Amino acid sequence: MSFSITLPDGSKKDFTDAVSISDLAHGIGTSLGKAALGAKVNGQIVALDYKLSKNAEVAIITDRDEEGLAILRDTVAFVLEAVAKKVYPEIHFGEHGTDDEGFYVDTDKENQIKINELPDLEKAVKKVIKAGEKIASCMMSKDELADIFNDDPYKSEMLKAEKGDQVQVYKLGDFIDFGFDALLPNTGKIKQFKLLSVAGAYWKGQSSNPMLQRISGTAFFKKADLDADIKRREEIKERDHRTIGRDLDLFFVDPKVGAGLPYWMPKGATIRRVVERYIIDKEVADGYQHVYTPVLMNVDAYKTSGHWAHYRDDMFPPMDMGDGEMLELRPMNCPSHIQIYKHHIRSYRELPIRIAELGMMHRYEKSGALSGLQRVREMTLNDGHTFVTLDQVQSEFSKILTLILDVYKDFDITDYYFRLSYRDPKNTKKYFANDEMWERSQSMLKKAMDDMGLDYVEAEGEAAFYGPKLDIQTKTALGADETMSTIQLDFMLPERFNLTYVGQDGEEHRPVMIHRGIVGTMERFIAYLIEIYKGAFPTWLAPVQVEVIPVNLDAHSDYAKKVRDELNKRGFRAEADLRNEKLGYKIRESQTQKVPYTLVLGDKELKDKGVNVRRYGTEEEVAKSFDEFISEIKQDVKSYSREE
RNA sequence: GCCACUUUAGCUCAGGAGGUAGAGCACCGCCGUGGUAAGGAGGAGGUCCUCAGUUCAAAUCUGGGAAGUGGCUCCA
Repeated sequence: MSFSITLPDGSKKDFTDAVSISDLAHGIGTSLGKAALGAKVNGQIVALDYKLSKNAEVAIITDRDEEGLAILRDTVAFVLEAVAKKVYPEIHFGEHGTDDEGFYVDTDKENQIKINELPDLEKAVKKVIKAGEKIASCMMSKDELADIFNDDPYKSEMLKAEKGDQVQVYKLGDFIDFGFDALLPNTGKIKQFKLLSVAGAYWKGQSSNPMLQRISGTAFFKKADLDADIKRREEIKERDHRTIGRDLDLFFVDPKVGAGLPYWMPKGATIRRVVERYIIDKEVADGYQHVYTPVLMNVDAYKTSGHWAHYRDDMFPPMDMGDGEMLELRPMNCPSHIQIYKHHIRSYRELPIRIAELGMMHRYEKSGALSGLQRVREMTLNDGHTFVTLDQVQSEFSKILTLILDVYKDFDITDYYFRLSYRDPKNTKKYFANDEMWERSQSMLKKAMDDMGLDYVEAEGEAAFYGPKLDIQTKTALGADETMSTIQLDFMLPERFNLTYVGQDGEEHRPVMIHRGIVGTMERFIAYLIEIYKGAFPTWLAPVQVEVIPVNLDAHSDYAKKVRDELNKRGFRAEADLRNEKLGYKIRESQTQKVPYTLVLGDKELKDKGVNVRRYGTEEEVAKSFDEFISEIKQDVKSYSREE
């Protein structure tokens, strides 16, 4: 027997006998041998004791590789299981796994694990780590394992899902488990770990299944990395829009007056107003006609649209008006805009017709889903519907996408990706039944993206029930994926509402409807802006753009008021801090409130008719004439958030 | 909606072996008149989330409910 191993640098090593990953690594170099944690063999992750016996491409994994971290985290998860089994003999385990954040183990036992039991579990794991116990691996037959796990419903089910007849298992003392790619050979190799939380998670991720307890934690090779990660988690909290929203007095949600119903304080309202005016101007310039339509609508419209059948549980219950009329708080604006379209007979000459509105709508989101401004029960959507002929779909699509990307530049939004959201072919029940329509519209979307040369991911099961869509996905401070913008093709509603236009041939034709949102809902968008700017809004959006501070109240208040008034007269948002406090106190507050410009006015400025400017985030003081300052801030506002 | 945790002053939080509570910041007036991140001493402020139960007595113990947080599920 002879075979050769190809290493990442292209070099080859020949062997006549089977060789373990560990020996291979030692053979390459002593330090690599020590650092080796596992290997990738033809792309598959294996443990150190894996025996190579045929030609293969092998890359040794060390703590510098992402896969190394996954091996470490899997090992901690495994040791945690072994320890938990000792502490709670009746415990069962569900799924376990690792991700960017760390690792998790799903558990099930009579009495749920409480958060205050975590420190004891952590201590017990540390003890095992210190003892440096051996983690053994071997192959076992499914039958043998089925006997071992016969009283464990979760493991039995997972075992069935394993491929092949032989399953790789790991052992620590009496404890045995499977489903790991590779583990470290000894508990002593675990360096830094921390248990973070216990939370609920449905077995196999389905809400109809029992709920298990998920213990989450994280692990690193170096203490500095763990410390940095803990610090990162704290910083994320500081960037959370709810924290900043409170500190800067932007908005609040008071459960006593209504969960999920936000109140916009003057400063938050200012930001929102600037965004609303901006987006309306932008859309009007792009050919949209802005309208106002009522938040109440006869429930029949939602029965026609199909929303009632699909989403009734997430809608507010209809109001019975007593005379047979049932009014519904609208959960979306499409049927309203359809009414606008239907109000006249439409000619092909008019198309595309673009209707837009900042439409307020209500959705009865489940209480557990509500979160600050990110998930609410009343929201205002930057909504728009364009009605086009079949021939116009692609050009309209790219026109909308161009607008979106232009808007992103103005807000300096750079961290996003495109997702083509298709229906789930296995679950067609949820979707409008018309295979040909789905095939056609999905390929139209794909072609439009390809023609524009844009990268995207394709996701089945993410479509709207009436059609496929392009979603533009961003991330919140806490790392959750969320849809910022969307373009949706809809062949269904025009059918349901019998929308028509008169063509050149004098006959009636069916238009295609495109639903689109540029910045999504005001609530979610402003939550997003708070997080990307960390509360330090660029000047054009800042609720207070200029804070004017007199050095001495008696001597300089009049001048401060005059400067403030002059700024306000020119359309800037300026405030004068005339409270009876020390200068340092006011400067501090101006900084913690993240005001872009702080002007200090004293004897010098009064004499020169000038201002002393401190830009947020700097410690420089710059003396300027009033006119110089005006042209600086004017330029600043005009540039939006663009980095130029 | 499900699992865990939490809910005390406007905010952030202490405390409470059952006898109706405290700090810092914020707020109000007083003294201080200051040049770039907190001047000083004081005052006011509470349905201890809510509804029941146990008790002479409940903010504290028990149970139901609501909301918040972290997850899970969902998100037109």
